[in-house]
Amino acid sequence: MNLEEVARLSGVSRSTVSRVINADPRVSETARSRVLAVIEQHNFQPNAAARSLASRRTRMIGLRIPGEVGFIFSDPYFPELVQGVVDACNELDYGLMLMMEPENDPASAERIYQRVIRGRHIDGVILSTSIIGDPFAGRVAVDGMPAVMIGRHPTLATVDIDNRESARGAVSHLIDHGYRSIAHIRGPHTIAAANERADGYLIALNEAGIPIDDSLIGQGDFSENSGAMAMTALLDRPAGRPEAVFAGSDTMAAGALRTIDQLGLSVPADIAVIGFDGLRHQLQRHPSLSTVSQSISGLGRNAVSLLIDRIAEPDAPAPHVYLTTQLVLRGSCGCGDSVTEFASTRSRIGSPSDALVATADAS
Amino acid sequence: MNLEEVARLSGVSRSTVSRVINADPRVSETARSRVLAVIEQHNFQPNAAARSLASRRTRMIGLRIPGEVGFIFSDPYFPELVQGVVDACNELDYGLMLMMEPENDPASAERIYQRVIRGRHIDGVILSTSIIGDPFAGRVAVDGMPAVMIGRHPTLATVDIDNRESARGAVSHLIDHGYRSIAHIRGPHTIAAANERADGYLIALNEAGIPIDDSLIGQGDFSENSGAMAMTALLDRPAGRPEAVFAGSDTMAAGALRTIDQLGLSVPADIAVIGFDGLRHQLQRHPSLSTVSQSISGLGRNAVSLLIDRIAEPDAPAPHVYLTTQLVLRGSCGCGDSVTEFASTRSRIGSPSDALVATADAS
DNA sequence: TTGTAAGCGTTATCAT
DNA sequence: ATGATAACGCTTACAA
Repeated sequence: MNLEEVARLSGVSRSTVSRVINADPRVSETARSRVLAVIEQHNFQPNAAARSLASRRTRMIGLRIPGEVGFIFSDPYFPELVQGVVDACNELDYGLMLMMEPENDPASAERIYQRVIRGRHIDGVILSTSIIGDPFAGRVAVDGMPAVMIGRHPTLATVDIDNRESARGAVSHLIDHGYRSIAHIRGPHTIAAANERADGYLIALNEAGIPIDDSLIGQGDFSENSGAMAMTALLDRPAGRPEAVFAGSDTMAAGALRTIDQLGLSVPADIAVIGFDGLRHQLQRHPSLSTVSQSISGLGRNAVSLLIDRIAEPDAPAPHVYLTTQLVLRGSCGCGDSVTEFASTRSRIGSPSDALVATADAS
Repeated sequence: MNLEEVARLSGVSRSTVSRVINADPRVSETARSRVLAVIEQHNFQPNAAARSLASRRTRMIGLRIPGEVGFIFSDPYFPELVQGVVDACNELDYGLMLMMEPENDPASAERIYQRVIRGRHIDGVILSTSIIGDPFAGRVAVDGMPAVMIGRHPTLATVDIDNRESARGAVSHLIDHGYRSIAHIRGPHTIAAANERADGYLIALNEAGIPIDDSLIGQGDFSENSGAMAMTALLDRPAGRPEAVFAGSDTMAAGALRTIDQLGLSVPADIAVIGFDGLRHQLQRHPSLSTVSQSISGLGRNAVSLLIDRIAEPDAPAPHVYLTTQLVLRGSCGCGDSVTEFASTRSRIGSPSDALVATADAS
C-alpha cells in the first residue's frame, strides 16, 4: 500500500493524498474525507525513507553522549536527560537516535559520525556535555548539521544552567553556616561544567576572604566511587578534616556520605555536605542531602525545542538559554532537616551572570 | 555531492560507484581505486534516505521500553541495557532509535507506533521487558516487523535468563544457611520476570517443605523506595521479623537494606539479604550484597545480534536464547564477606530448565 | 481546488 | 566488469 494506491482507491491524484497527509489546507472537504476514509480503512502510513528523500527532512534528531563520559551507569543524570529529550520528541513527532561513542575507539566514533551526520540520518543533533577540546561541536557546524549544546559553547545554540553562580551560592551558604574549612570534590578537568562549579567554589571563598587550600580540593569523575575515594583522602589530610564539603554532583556526594558513614562520623555534626543536581534519589537518606537542584529533564526538553527551531531556521542567531537552579536546603548542610528554602538563579536567555560565555542574541 | 557526481569525477558510471560503496566484488581494481580516491577526496557519504528507499532497509533498529516501567530513573538496569544495545549496534554499523512511550497516553503511544513501525523507520525492534497483556509484541508480528523480546514470549525470538531457576537457587541458598522464615520482595504482577522470580521463591520453599506464608511476600515495583517500604512492612509483621529476605532486584534490595540500617538492625546477623541483577553499584556497601548476577548489557548485545539475524532471515524459526546467571555470595546472605562462590545456570538455546516457555527451534 | 510531472539519491535488473 | 535504465514512494513546483 502506497500513496499511489490510496489515490486510486479514493479517486484522486497522488498529490491530493499527499496534501491530505501533510495537512495542506488546499484540499476540498469532500476530497479530504474520501482520502482519510481510505487511509483509515487500510491503515496506511507513508514510508519514512521516501518522505525523507523527497522532503530532505527525516524528522529524526540525534542525542550524542560523548565517549568521555564512562560513568553513564553510575549516574542517574543521563537517564533523566534522555527522558526529557524523549518526551519532547514524542510530543513533536520526532524520532530520537541515540549516539553513544565507544570510549576509546576513535575509528569507530568516526564511522558513526560519517554514517549518521554526513549520511543525513538526522535533521539535527543535541550534544549532551561540553567536553574541553571535543572536535564534535566544530564538525557539525562545518557539515551544516543544526545542533544544540547542553552546556556551554561559543557559537552553537546552548541550553545550560549557571553552574558557576549556583556553585558559588551553595558554598556561600556553607560559609554562612560558619564553616571556614570547606572542601570541594570536583569533576574532571575535561568537563566544562566541572570547571565552572569549581570556579564558583573558589569565588565564594574569595568573597569571604578565606584563603584557598589546594589540599581541600579532591578530584572525582562524577561517579559515586570517586566521591567516596576523594572523601577518604580529604578526611586523611594532615591538616585535619574539613568542616564541610561541596560535591560537584549528588552522585559524588553520595559517595562522600558513604565514606563519612563508614568512618562513624555524622552529618552535619562532624562534617556538612552539599551536593549538586537535585536527584530525586538522594531525598531518601537521613539526613537528606542539601543540594543545588536543576531540572535535568528540563535541559533535555528545552534542547529539543530549541533544536527544532534551529532546524526550521538554521540561519537565525544561536540563542543561549539558561535554566534556573534552586539551592535546596535540607539536613546535610546543617539546616534543620525538612527545612526547604530556595534561592534561585534566574532563568533567562542570553549569557550567564558572570558573562564568561560568548553571548548571542535571544531567539 | 552525490553518487552521480562521484561517478562523473571518477569517469565511471553511477552503478560502479554504488558497487564500490557496497563492496561488490565485481569491480576492477583500477575502477575501485579511482572511485575510492574521489570519495576520499570529497569525503563523500551516501544519503541514508535514498539508500533506504532503494534498498528497503534502513540499517536502523528500535529499542522499545514500555511505558509501564516508570522506574527508569531509579534503576540502573536500563542504562546498562542501553549500553549493551548501543555497543552492538556500533559494531554492526546499525543506528539505534529509542522508543519510550509516555506512561499514560495510549494515543501518543499509538502515534509513535504508526510512525516508527508502520512507517518503516527501522528494520527491526528490540522489546525490552515482557509486560503481561502488552499488545505491542503481537502487533509487530502482524506488521511484519522483525522483533526480539528481552524476556519471554511464545512466538517472538527471545533473549532471557532463567529467572525462575535463578531465583530458586538464591532462595535455596538461604535455606542452606538454616533460615526458614524467608521473605520475598517481588516486582509488579504485570512484569513477567517478577512473576518468574516469585515462582522460583515458592518452588524453593516447597522443595524444603517450608510452608508458604503470604505475609512474607512484599510487593514492590523495582524501585529502591518500594523495596524500602516493603521491608518496613515485613519488619512490622505481628509474626515477627523474617530471618532472611530475597529481593526481586538489587535496587529493591538496596531499599530494603536502607530500612534495615535505619532501624538499627544488622545484616546478616539480624536479617540476611539476597538481591537479583548483579549491579556493580551494590558492590560498594558493607556487607556487600549477595545477589543473582546477570549480564544486562549481554542481554542487549545478544538481542541485537539475534535481531540482525532475523532481519536477514525473517522466516527462520525464532530462537530462544538463555544467558547464564551466577549466584554471587558475599556478605549479606551470611557467607563471609569477600567470599565469592558461583553457581551458574547454563547458557543455552532452547527453553528454560522448567520448560514453561513455549519452545522453538534453535537458530 | 486539483492534477501532471519532475525530481530526491540511491539500488537493482538487465544488457553488453 | 561496466553501464543504461527502471524502480523505490514520496514532495513539490507548475499548470490548469
